[in-house]
Amino acid sequence: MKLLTKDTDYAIRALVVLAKDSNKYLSARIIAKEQKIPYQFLRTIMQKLIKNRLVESKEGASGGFKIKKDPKKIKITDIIHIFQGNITLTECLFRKKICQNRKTCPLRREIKRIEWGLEDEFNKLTINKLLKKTS
Amino acid sequence: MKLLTKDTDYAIRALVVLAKDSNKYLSARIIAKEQKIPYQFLRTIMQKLIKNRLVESKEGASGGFKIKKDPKKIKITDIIHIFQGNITLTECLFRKKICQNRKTCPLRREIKRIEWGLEDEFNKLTINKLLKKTS
DNA sequence: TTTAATTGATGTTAAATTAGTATCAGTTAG
DNA sequence: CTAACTGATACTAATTTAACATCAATTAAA
Ligand code: FES
Ligand code: FES
Repeated sequence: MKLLTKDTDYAIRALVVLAKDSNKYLSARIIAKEQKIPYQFLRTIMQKLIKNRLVESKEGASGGFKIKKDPKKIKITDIIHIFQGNITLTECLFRKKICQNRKTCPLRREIKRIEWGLEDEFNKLTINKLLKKTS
Repeated sequence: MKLLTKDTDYAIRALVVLAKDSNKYLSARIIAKEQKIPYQFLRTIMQKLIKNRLVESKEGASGGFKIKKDPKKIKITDIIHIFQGNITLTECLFRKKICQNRKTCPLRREIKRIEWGLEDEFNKLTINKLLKKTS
């Protein structure tokens, strides 16, 4: 059971690198080299971060990426959502016969509670925290 | 992001069905029909449950499966472990340069804490609890 | 004693997701 | 000009997840 995929992982790393040097543009090539991320893979990841307005970019020579959103406000949850969608355990554990009423299903409550708790943990972890802990 | 795979899901359902009727043998065909689980898929799932001593079986006509381990003691964690392995977030978020010391890495602690918390939640959820909540 | 329903064991295939590559057009600093 | 960049998009490869198939051995019951 793996909770984070490579793209989430790489995105987190890239964001920490950018947050560390937030005043200048860093090229994908530099970030890829520093973090040993496959270059083209990182490119597509960066484009998603652009679309989600976490970073901004400058084209052309000596262009690159710069962090846009405040690292204090970038939660790991945000990144997971971009690359892996929602945190869900499983659609529904039982069929009608066993679990007639989805709305009042107590099991569903348990499941939701676990999901919510996990999301909450990831919410507490921001890029800024990672940055401070690793620098 | 999906935390439970189909086999974990189906195994949980099958175990609840068996726990509900713990005195007789239920065939894979019956369970598959009742829970709308693909028959052959369920067969291989049942074999893993047998190997892990959660259920016992009887061969031949009117044979089938019966729950073996006390449903109070079957944690969702056990089932996840059988079908999905350990709960791990990601190998390691940063390379040497950023995160020199794995043993003392504070980020690693955070990650482990989240993993442990999730595992803890799944530990609290047993087949017996599901059974009581859905019957 | 035959038969139909069952599990045991094992191998194969199909579908979906994850990971990574390739290409080309447009931009810009030097 | 040109080399170093991003934007956009399409593609391929690898891995994991989901499901299917086959056949031997067992057993209750007709
Ligand atoms: S498990 Fe689906 S509604 Fe209860
Ligand atoms: S993130 Fe790997 S040891 Fe810190």
